[in-house]
Amino acid sequence: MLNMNDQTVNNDLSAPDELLSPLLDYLARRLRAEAEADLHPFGLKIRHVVALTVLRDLGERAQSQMSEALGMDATGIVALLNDLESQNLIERRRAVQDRRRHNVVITGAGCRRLAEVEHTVAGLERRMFGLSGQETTALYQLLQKATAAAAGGPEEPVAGEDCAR
Amino acid sequence: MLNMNDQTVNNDLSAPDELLSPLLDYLARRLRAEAEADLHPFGLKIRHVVALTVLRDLGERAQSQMSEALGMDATGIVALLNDLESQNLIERRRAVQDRRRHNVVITGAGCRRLAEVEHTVAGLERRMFGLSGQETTALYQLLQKATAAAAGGPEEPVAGEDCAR
DNA sequence: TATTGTTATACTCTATAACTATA
DNA sequence: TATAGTTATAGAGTATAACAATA
Repeated sequence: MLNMNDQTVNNDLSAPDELLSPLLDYLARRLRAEAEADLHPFGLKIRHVVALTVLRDLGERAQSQMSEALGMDATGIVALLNDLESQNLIERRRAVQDRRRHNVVITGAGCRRLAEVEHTVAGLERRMFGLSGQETTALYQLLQKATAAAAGGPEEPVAGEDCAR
Repeated sequence: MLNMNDQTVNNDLSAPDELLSPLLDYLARRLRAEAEADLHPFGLKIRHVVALTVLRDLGERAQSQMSEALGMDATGIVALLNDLESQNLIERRRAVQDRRRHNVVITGAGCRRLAEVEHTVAGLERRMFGLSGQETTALYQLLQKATAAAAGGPEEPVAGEDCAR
């Protein structure tokens, strides 16, 4: 039972010198600062991009579900969605099954804006991180696995008016 | 000339679907929130860990250099170092060559505290990200390469009273 | 005059608590 | 009574501007 999972065992006696957190914290901070200039013409910030990405990839979601998916407090979601809705990038719809709920969907304009922004951000990442295509792919896959684990398992996408891609 | 660097060429016509920024933003936000509880007994936050790590790995640094290395405004460094100095984890020393400058070094107590914290953070990362040892190593190396590039080339370490490791 | 570090201040991001409406 | 969303408010985190000491 003890050695079931040998692959994941770290040696706890020596100081771990492969700590991800400092690097993640640094990169995210730098990213937010750098992206601000690039994203300003779009009237968006990184976390708006995160929210739009979730809505495109996962489909229609209640605000409470978005709060969970984004790892943000529900109250922060309100302001975030207000920003996006004022630009018609998302829509809030009263759920008929439960009229307390607002279901949130990305609009066609939101899909288009997101695609534009993604090109901008991809360019920024290339400039900033200087990774090859292979390295970027490898890093993406590892980060996505970590994200899925941190979010407590993968979310299943829901059919919606998908962005034509 | 156009295809010199084929490995790094992305197809700019299709929407890039391997964007790192949303994942980095999400993971860093979750990390800060989760680490708060674990690090509270140490009186530290993630960015303190980042600062201590830089001081241990890079050695003595002026505050202006720390500002650059951490990607933070110089004014933020002051408060950050005040926190650490009040716990005797770092020291500020007037530089004799240029008495305007404060050189910052990590203390023995800082080294010990950092080692303890690193174990705590490593445990948090294992719980949260659920990656194997190999994946963690791979992710670490990619993040470090990206960090070095974002910081504008690797910094050369400076000899100092190194933490006995 | 320019630079290092500091203080005071404001702005942004996120979290806590109280309120509305539905269930 | 409990839940989804909202508002108001406070608390971190970070940046901007003005100041002191030194170059």
